[in-house]
Amino acid sequence: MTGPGQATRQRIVDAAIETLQREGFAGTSARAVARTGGFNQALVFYHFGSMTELLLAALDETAARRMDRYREALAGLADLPRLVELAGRIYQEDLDAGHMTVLAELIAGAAATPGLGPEVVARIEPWVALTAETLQRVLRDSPLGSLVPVDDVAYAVVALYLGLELLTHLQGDRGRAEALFAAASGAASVLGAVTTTRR
Amino acid sequence: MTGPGQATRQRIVDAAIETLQREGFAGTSARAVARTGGFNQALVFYHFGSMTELLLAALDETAARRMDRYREALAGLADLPRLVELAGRIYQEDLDAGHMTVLAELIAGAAATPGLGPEVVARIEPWVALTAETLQRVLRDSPLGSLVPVDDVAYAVVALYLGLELLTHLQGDRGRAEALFAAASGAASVLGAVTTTRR
Amino acid sequence: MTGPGQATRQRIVDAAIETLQREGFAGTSARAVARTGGFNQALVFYHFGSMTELLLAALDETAARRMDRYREALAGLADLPRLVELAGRIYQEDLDAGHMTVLAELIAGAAATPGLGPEVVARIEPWVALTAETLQRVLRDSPLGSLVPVDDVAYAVVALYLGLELLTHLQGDRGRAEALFAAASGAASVLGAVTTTRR
Amino acid sequence: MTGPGQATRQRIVDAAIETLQREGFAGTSARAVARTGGFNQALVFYHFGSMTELLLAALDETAARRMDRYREALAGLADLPRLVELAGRIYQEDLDAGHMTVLAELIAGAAATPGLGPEVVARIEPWVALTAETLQRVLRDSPLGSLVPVDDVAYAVVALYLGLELLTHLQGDRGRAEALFAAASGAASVLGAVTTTRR
DNA sequence: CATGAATGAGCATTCATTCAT
DNA sequence: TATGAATGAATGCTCATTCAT
Repeated sequence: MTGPGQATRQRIVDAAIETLQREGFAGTSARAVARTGGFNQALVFYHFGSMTELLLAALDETAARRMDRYREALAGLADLPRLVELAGRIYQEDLDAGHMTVLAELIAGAAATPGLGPEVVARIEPWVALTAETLQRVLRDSPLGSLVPVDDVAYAVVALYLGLELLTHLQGDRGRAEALFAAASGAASVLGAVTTTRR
Repeated sequence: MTGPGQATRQRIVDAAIETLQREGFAGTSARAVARTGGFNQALVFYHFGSMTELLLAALDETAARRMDRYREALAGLADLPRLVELAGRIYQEDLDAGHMTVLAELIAGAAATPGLGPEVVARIEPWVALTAETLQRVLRDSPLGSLVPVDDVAYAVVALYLGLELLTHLQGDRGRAEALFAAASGAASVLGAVTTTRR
Repeated sequence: MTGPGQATRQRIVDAAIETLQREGFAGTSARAVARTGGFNQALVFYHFGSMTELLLAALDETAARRMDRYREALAGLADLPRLVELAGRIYQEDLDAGHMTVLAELIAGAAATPGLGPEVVARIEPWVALTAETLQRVLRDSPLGSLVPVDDVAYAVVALYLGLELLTHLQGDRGRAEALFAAASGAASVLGAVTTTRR
Repeated sequence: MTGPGQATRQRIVDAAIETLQREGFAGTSARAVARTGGFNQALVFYHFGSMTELLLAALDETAARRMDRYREALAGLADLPRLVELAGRIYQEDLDAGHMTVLAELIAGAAATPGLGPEVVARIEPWVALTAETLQRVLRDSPLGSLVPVDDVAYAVVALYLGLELLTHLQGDRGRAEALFAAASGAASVLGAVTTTRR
């Protein structure tokens, strides 16, 4: 489990992530990854069998890192305003770290690479679940709790996140998304006040 | 203005749209488009100069078709419930027609094709504007009107649409998005009732 | 002989010459020539049948212009020093006007274009003849006249010219060729003095 | 240093030289070279990265072969008549072996391939140097030695060689160049006699 | 465990040329 | 006399992948 082979796998995955972030999906060829990591391109196939497998491994890796961060941050939260404010903060962290770029690039490429789509979808599920779970907790005690179809909203939130990331990535300007989160923060405060008052 | 050249241009654009929908961004090579349309691949370059130009022309074409449809449908609307219900209906129409696929693929692929990003962004603006405009009209007379930052919400709506399309496309199952729209419809009814009552 | 067709032919030839000078042999495609001259590319084939024919016509045109200039300049000359000095001057004129570029490019391209070689050779002959003729005249009265195999020297002179032009073209620096002509001028003076003295 | 890769590199370079000689610069495409050598065309790019690099490698290869031959032949020479006679002999050897064709084609083609020019120029320098060096040695003891600007003459000799090769190549008839060398041989004998006498 | 070499298929783009109008 | 449209063949180059070592 932790032989030299494992270390090499890690090097390759790291190189793949870096390349995805720097060059985009189409620029992430076996050669490009090997160049980034300073190893032989055949190594990719030795360890992962195909580029598709490597890309999925890269997605798993970044997802794991982020999931940890998210879980930790969301754990103690129980009211809507803080949740929204946190969402904005993490969104920016994600952008800075290039985490979502990997996902976005894979989603993009999935349309062209047979067999990639379902795998990517499967890796999004946990995010929907985490979102749903968090919403559930936050809304539990509020009158909204019974009205809101948590699963649907969670799905929408993930989709929104994805769309925002793509647009931001494209524009090279995150001002708009930041403004949106600021506004959402405000709205959540009001909503939070209303619902809290009525508790 | 309407010589045989114009007809051929149209054939090429149509073939590009069809190919984007069927094969995705990465699968939409000049050769693939030519195969789809049954013409010589050099014709693409004769008429459009480069693949990038053709892809943008395809985007313009589908956008024009959809924009007309949307404008018409949105024109007479003035209350939130019907707006949301309409949004769901059009979303499904879009999926059926593959319209949004073209945009989604281009947005996704833009990360890899230099120079494509800004052009695609520019072509999204009108949708944000249309959304903002519609929201403005619908919310004008409601107490929500003054609270909601219309531009931000419009941007979010477009991002959400985009994200949903990508996910739906990826899953090959639109059930989840449909459920979401149904739920939104319900929520909008409630909200509409509330706001209308207070008017 | 001087209808509108003739004028168009001239436009095409001029555009071909300009393109050869600016873009080199490989850059002188029918499209490139048409772009330079602002006419339709099919016109080339209408008037010349093939690119090869156009290139030869261009060579004929520049050759004619230069031949006139050379003849005039050489006409009154009868001694070696002035001849060499003049050769240097004309060499620079040729470079400035880009005349030799056309020949050099065609010689270069001839290796690749079937059928072009012999045609180009035929168009070099007059230069060898002109050179031989001039040498003959200049050396007539000198003791060198009977020793020098005029035709061979003429051939060598043309070859030297060609080689120098190619090298100069390649280096983008004509300093070396200029130094050579200066040195030749000096040598010719000495030689001229010697031969003249003995006359 | 001498693995199978090295052998393949050599095969590719040899095929490139052969193709240059047979098809000329413009006919020497990666595909043509691969056809000549009976290997996959992608191999060219695997080993050389680009056609330009391969062409330069081919030039280096023939240059190395010829430089060795020239050095050896010129080493023992100290008088002008034998030098000229040798020059003629080697010129014919070069033609037979197609060595100079490679240089001529590259010089010719360099006008069209960006970045090739300076590299080719750099590879001509050693020939000018070798010529200058030889002239220096041969003329050292003769009264001509102090009169002749050795560097200029060396440059001219190389240019002449080049021009002759191009013309011969073009005509497919080397009679004229042979006559020239014969005449030069005679002239050199006379000149040699004169200068030797005076020593 | 790792690698250099090799390959067949693909890419966007440009070419000279033809032809109907 | 001229042109826009069209084409088949070619270009340099990159790709994921395989394989012998």
